[in-house]
Amino acid sequence: MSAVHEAPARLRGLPSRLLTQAAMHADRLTADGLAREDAHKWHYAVLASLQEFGSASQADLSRRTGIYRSDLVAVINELAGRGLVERAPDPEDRRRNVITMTGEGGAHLRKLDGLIATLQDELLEPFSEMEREQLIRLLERLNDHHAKDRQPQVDDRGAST
Amino acid sequence: MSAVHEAPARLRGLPSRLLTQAAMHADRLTADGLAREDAHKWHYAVLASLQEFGSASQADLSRRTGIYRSDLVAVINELAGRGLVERAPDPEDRRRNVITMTGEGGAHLRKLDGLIATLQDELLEPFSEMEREQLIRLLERLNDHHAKDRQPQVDDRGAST
DNA sequence: CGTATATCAGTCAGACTGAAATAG
DNA sequence: CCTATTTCAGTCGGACTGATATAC
Repeated sequence: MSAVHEAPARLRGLPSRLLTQAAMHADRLTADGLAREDAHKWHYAVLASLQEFGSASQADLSRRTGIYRSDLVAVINELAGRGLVERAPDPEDRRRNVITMTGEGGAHLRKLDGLIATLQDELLEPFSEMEREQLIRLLERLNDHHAKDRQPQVDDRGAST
Repeated sequence: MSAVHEAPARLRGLPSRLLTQAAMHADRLTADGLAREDAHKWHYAVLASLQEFGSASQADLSRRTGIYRSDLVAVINELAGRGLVERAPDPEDRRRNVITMTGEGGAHLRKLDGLIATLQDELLEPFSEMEREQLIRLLERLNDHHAKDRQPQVDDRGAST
């Protein structure tokens, strides 16, 4: 007959748990929102990266966006299939592909920019401007701190001796 | 020849992205830490819930811990296999199992309590006590706000007419 | 040689679904 | 008849690995 089930006190305030839950809400919110426009956060990350730094190899895009090099292949396939980017062999280093954003890609990115802004706003709805900045600062510091342990994305056994 | 690859500005401060990354760090840190003691966060959630509210059905445990009813089956199997809980049919409602924590379970929980505290401390290492509380408050509010949209875990098509 | 790139195939943990069996 | 509980089998997206072919 008990009414509402509440989480145990020891769990309720656990930072790691709060973070996981918050991330799930954020992911769902943005994934659903982007899906309504037939988009995906990976698309946004790649397009934004291309606009900011210009054409780049897939390896560079992977490092900048955090998308795994293997997964990036499929993302570029989709974007190229929609004519939002072009994939061409790099004449200067024939291992590489040069990924370039098209005009359509730019237009799409502008649409996504607006959508993303709306979704972030929905995510942070309960907060004041100051609180939003507080949260962002705290999370940035947290991530920077823990990124140290995780950097070697590329084989990197020390330059010893 | 470019030096360090930095994320695009539009991505760097995105709250949803910061949350996802922070959650990944937190998850890895706690999962690895618990694994070193052959434990798992689900074990902790169940044991803490049992200690706080006493014996309960699996459905209750699922609601309190947030572990899916289906996944909970395996978790209870493991805990019971190690003698940390006991699973017995409920004489008052024969659909239910009553899950009860054993003495060993209590001892294990105390060990996990210490471990979890250490891990949370490691997670929040860069923060002052005040900042930790700030972060926790903000995340709690965020989760409470977005939990509203997600409550109906049990079939709940309105009592219309 | 050793290392970087692009790609493919595949693993793994975790959230979540669907349906069956049983009981209220 | 409808709903709740436990369980099983399975899906799905996302992070991540291993290996290969190719080129620097």
